[in-house]
Amino acid sequence: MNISDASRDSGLPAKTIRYYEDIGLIKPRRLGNGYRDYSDDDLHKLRFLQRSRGLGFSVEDCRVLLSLYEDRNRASADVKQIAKTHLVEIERKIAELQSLQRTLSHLVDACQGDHRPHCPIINDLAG
Amino acid sequence: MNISDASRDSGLPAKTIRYYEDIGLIKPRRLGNGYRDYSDDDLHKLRFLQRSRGLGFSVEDCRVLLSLYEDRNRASADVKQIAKTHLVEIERKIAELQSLQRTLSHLVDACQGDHRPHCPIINDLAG
DNA sequence: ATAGAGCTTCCAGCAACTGGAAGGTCAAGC
DNA sequence: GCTTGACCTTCCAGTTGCTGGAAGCTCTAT
Repeated sequence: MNISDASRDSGLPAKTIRYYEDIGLIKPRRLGNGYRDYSDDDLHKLRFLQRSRGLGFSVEDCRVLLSLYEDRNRASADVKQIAKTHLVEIERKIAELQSLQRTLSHLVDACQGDHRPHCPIINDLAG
Repeated sequence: MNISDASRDSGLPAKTIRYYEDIGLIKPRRLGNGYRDYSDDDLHKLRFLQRSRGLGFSVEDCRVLLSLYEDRNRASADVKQIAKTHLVEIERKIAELQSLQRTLSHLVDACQGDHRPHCPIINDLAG
C-alpha cells in the first residue's frame, strides 16, 4: 500500500507519515522504485499513532506507548503510568485556561466596546 | 536603566526582552557603549507585554494591543474584539481538553495497572 | 592589572509538523 | 512512442515564542 492510501486509511497526512518515519516511529519497506510500501502492521501502527496523538500524548509518549503496544509481555502498569501523568498535565492545563477565562471574561464584560478610548481591558494590562 | 534592571522590573527574562526588540515590539535607545537603555515608557510597554502574554494573548495580538494602548484615540471596541476572540479560543481549548480528560480518565480507571499485559488503554488506542 | 559580572551579537534548538521546490515514476490516452 | 497529469521522492525552510550557549566587549571593584 502506497503512502496516499496509508494516509487515507490512518487519517494522517502523508507529510506526517513521512515525518514519523524520519523520527523512527515506523519503517515501511521500499519498492524497487523507491516508493514506500505499507504493510498491515505498519497501518496498525499508524492508526495507533493517530489515536494516541489525538488523545494529546506527545510524540515521545507515543513512541513508548507503541513499544508497549508491540510488547506482548508489557505490564499494564507501565501504560497506566504514562496515561495518568498525561491526565494530570491535561488537568493542569485546564485549570490554567479556566483561570485565564475567568479573568478575561470579567474584563470583556466590563468593557463597553464602543468608539470611546476608555477600556478596562487596556487599563488592566497596563497594570 | 539597563536590561537586567528592566528584566527585574518587568518580570521578563532579558533574553525575552531582546527578542521583543528583535521582532519590533520595543526600541530602547542605546548608550555610547552599545548597551540598551530603557526609559519609563519602555518599561511600561514591557510590563504591558508581560501581562498580556500572561493572559495568553499571542505576540501578534500583543503587538496590536500595544498599539491600541498607545493610541489615545482608540475605540474600546477594537480592544474588546481582540479579547473576545481570544476568549472564544480559550473556551474552545478548554472544551477540547475536557473531552480528552473524560476519555483518558475512563481509560485510566478501567486499567488494572498491574504486571499483566491486558490493558484497556492500549486496546482503545489500537482501535 | 585583573577578576568577575554584565553587556553585545549570532547561531542553534525545542515540538510537531507543514509548505514548497526540484525532480523521478507511473498509468492512461492518442 | 509520446505526452499529460497524478503520483512519488528528497531536502530545505518556516511556524510560535522563546531559550541556551559561544565568543567577545565593557564596566566596576580590588
